[in-house]
Formats: sequence, C-alpha cells, structure tokens
Amino acid sequence: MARPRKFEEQQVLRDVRDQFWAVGYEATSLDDLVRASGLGKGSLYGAFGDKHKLFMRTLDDYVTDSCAGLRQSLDESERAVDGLRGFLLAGAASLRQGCYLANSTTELAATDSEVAERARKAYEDIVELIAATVERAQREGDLPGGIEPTAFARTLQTAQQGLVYMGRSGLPAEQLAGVAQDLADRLLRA
Amino acid sequence: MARPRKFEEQQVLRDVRDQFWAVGYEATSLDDLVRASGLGKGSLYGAFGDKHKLFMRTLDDYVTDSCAGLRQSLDESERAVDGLRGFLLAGAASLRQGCYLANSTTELAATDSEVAERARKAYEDIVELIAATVERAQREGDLPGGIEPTAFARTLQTAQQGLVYMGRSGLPAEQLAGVAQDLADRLLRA
DNA sequence: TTAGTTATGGACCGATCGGTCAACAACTAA
DNA sequence: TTAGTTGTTGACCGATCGGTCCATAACTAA
Repeated sequence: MARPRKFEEQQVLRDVRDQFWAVGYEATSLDDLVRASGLGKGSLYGAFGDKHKLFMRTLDDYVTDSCAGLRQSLDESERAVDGLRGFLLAGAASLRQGCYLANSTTELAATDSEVAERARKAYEDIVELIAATVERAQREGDLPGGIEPTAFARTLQTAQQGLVYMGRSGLPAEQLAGVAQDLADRLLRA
Repeated sequence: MARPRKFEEQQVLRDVRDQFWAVGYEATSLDDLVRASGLGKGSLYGAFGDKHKLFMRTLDDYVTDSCAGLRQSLDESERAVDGLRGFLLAGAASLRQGCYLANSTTELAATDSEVAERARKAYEDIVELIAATVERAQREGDLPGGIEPTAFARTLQTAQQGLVYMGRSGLPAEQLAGVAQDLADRLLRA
C-alpha cells in the first residue's frame, strides 16, 4: 500500500453521490466533485477513474443498498401485505429530492446504455422481490389468489414510481401522502 | 419588419424542442441547437433569447399543446370514464422517449425554479381537467359518488406518471401495456 | 537509512461551453 | 435611389469543461 489513503472510500462515494443527486450528472463538474469530496482531482481519478466510472460506482452502490433495504423491509413485515403497503408509501417519502436511480435514469437512460441497463436490472430485481411478497400475501389470505404475482408486482412498482415522480415535481407533501394512501387502499384491498 | 425572417418559427421551436427532448437540457449545446434548427447562433439569440429562454419557450408550448389535447380528448369521450381510461393508457404510449415535461422536471426542477413553477402549474391544470371528468363519470354512473374528484384525479395522474416513467426506464412495451390495463381496471372499476 | 511504491494536489492542457458582435444581406418607406 | 431597419452569419471571446501530469509526501520492505 505504500502511502496510505487519507480518505474513507465509502464516505467519499456518499459525498459524490449526493452532489450528483443534488444537481444531476451533466450539471455536476469535476470541480464540484473535488469540492464535495475534499480530494484533489488526481486522487479522485486514481481511486475511481473518470467522471462516468465514478458516477456508475455511486449508482451501483445506491441500487445495491436500496434493494437490500427493500428486501429487509419486506421480510420483516409479519404480514406480507403490510410490506407491500410500506413499499408503496415509501415512494411518497422522498419528495423534491426524488430517487437517485429514477433521476439518473430519466436524465441519462436514453443516451447512456450503461445506465439504461443498470436501471432495467434493478427494476427487474425489485419486481422479483415484490412478486415473492405478493405470493406470500396470497398465502396469508390478504390478496386474491387469482392475481398473477409478477404482473401485479409491476403494477405496484409503477404506482410507486408515480409517487416518486409526483414528489420530485413538487406536489405538496400532504397531498402526496393522500395519494399514496389512496393508491395503497385501492390496489391492496382484498 | 425590414428584412423578413427566412425561417418558420413554429418549425424551429419543434426542432429545438426535439433536440432538448432527445438528450436533455444540460447535454444540449448551442451548436446542437444551431445544427437542429438550421439557424446561426445570432439568429437564434435574436429571435428567442438565450438557451434558457429558448428552452422555457419550448416547454411552455409543449405544456399548452398537451393540455389542449387532453382537454379535447376528455371532452370527446362520450362516456367520461372512457376518457379517464384513455388518459391512463396514454401514459404507456411514449416509451423510451418519455414526456418532455416529466423529463425536464426531473432533470431541472430541483435547481431551476422557473421549471419547477411551470411543472406545478401544469399538473394542477391537468388535475382540474381530470377532476371535472371524474365528476362527469360519477353523474354518468360509472364511478361511485363517494369519491372526492380532485383527490382521485391526483391518484390517476400519479398512476399515469408512473407509466410514463416505467416506459422511459425501458420496460418492454407489451409489459407496460399490461400494467396500464391493470391499473385502469383496478382504479376505474365502478 | 535507503530504495521502492503509492497517494496527493494543483498547475496545466486542448476542447468546448454559452454568448457577443460587426460586417453584410434583404427588405420597406420616402 | 436612398436612408433606415431588421435578419443572418460565423469569427471570436473569456470561462469552464473533463482529464493529465508531475513534484512531492507518506508510507513499507530491505
């Protein structure tokens, strides 16, 4: 290792991610990242590669952490349907900040195939988690057996992303919360 | 007028909008706009002002046209509930391209108050249109009278924006169409 | 101590950014 | 015709972009 790094990698990645998150990928300059991380340009390049590699790293970490958190939240719910409700309501929590993956996908997926592919995989993974929980809710008698789990999981995911977007668009928090309740009530009734 | 303009304003605005739409605001350079419009930089500035003014103009036009189209589509529906269903399904039509307003809002609303304000107004206008159509559907007996029109309009709008986003994220067209049908069936049942 | 290795940080690079401007072209009114 | 006005064009501007490089610092192994 010779000379040791003077920074904590995870902390730097979080700071960099927050900078990208705050203003977007294109609007973030290397100087912004230097300022946010406290590192010099050379260190940033040496440790993480160029701007795009660094960005993809923060996006990967975000997706990994988010999926792990979702899995845990779903598994922790004694009744699966409560987990599904929590998943929906979570979409109304981020407000103006939005979701890092959704913001990045909207900005870049049409022109950046790496981002597009990452998003596709992430949403497929989430659908799998949700679908498994839908099946559990059916076994627990909280959702009709006739529902096709994967298709319904996509419906829930779409509703959740709608909430995320309406929050980003500036819909007032209390109105957004009302929509979230309404959607949960309508989509998760037995 | 002295020397007449050699370009058609509406056509230039559409070309410029399509360029912004294709890659985003920040990723579009003035040279891109010169190329897309066929005009020189000076002409573009003389006619529309700077990059941001030009962008806001295209966004305003898009919102105006979209709202007019929606109003017409809703009014043309013999049964209001069919208009509402059409509104939902329309969210699944744009696919990767997404919605110009939604793309722009996600990219810019957090840092550009003009865009944020424009988006907020647009979505409020749309909620009004939808709410009026919800009331009509109630009078026509296709929706329960107990529903609060404005709140339910926001629920439908949120679901529609979820569809728009999932399309942008790359969800395959046939799956997106399935989600749209599913959402319409679940949210618009009497 | 010394030789070797890696991390640091900012000076520096060519390219490109958004925006300006002056010379010129194309019209109208007198 | 001529004077006045407006539109067009691309050369040009300073600023900033993403990225490189290197002198130096901070360590380890011999």
